[in-house]
Amino acid sequence: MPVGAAKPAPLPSIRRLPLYLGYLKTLDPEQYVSCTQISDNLDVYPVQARKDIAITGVVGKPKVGYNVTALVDAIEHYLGWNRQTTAVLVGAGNLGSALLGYAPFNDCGFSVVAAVDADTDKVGQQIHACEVFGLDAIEDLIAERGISVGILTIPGQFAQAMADRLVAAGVRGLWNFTPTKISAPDPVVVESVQLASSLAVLTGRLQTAEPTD
Amino acid sequence: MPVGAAKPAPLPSIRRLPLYLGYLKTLDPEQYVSCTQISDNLDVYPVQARKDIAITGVVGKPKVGYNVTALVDAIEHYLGWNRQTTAVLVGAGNLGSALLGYAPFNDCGFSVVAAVDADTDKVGQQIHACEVFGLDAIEDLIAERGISVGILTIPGQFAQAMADRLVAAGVRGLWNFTPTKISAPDPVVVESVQLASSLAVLTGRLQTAEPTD
DNA sequence: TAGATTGTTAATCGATTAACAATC
DNA sequence: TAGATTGTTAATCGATTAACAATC
Repeated sequence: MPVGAAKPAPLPSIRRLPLYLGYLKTLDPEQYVSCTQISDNLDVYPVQARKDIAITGVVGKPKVGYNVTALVDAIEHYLGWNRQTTAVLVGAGNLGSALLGYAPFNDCGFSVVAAVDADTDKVGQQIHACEVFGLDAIEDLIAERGISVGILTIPGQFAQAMADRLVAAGVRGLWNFTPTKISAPDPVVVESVQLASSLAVLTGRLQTAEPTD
Repeated sequence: MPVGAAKPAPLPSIRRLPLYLGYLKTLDPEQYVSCTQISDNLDVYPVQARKDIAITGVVGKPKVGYNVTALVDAIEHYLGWNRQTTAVLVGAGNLGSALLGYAPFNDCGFSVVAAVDADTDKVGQQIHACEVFGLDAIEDLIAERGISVGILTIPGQFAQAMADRLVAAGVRGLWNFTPTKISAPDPVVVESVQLASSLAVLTGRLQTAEPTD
């Protein structure tokens, strides 16, 4: 490891940052907020909030807390939410179309600037003000619009091949909504949303929380 | 803790079960499969697969492995995916509509039998073969159709109040797609899908994986 | 000053991984 | 029998929680 290379932040901490952000946005930006206060409003211990916040590099004042604006800025800067991240959506089906119109992305600097789909009937259509292109257009779109993220909302069996194609075309990150595990060469970031895993937790617990048995 | 009460299974293990299921479905159901084989095809260590599988109660044969059919059955039984779980969707907006037509639910015994929405224009419509009712109908729908799960795809500020209402009406589980943290009284299961957390991991890592730092 | 809060170091807890005996 | 694999106990690792000194 190169000298001075910081230890990567724990994933659970990164996952909690948007939670803090949501709470902070309800506060007066000129005021100060303490971890005790955060703890009272969210379901975390004060120490945990303090450690999570520390990874953004912001420093607080003992007895006072953190300036709300400074804290919001630090978190957004750490997550890259203060600048635009552009994405291409691959697979404008059911789930894909929903993501095209997903309003909360606006607060994350995340914008889906183009969609592609194998279905030629969809090509040329506008879905939530986003134009749908054919699969052929992928490489040009990524190059010309400087797209850095590919969103995979296609059937699982095509996921890895499409991931490879997107990486070859220059994306630096993949957001995978398919049930398939995706791999990509080293600097490329892969993040997966596994709906089936979430459903498994829900129904699995329902089983054990059963009134009888 | 009551005598004989099993220690609850680790959440990460439960989350991995659908991954195994996906791979097992590609195999000949009459054959045997070993954890080595699973390990070669998925991104897990053999021991981890063995421990995960053990929570379902299935027993394997040394030197041989697990019968594929028996293993599939054990996992599906453990998750409750071999029987129907019925759900009502609250909020037939962008994301909600997508979930109504989400095909993979068919393999999980999960079916959304009704939707409700505050928008009276949507009431009476069919979305992906699912009828949309007014909010007034919630209690009757849950009681008459024996619905056990409520899916929250409404704006975050209404989430907790709606959760309380659904629990009062008799649901035993909540699947929360809002950015808000939901609480519910004890036997009720709450599982949340935090899209913002996933996006935070993606963009956060893109920041640190930056070509220049 | 006294006390609340930050930042950090140590202890605990849970999950992953390793080691190994039992088995077919 | 020999060897691959299961099932289980022990070691490691990382995240959470507790303890406490520093600070305004």
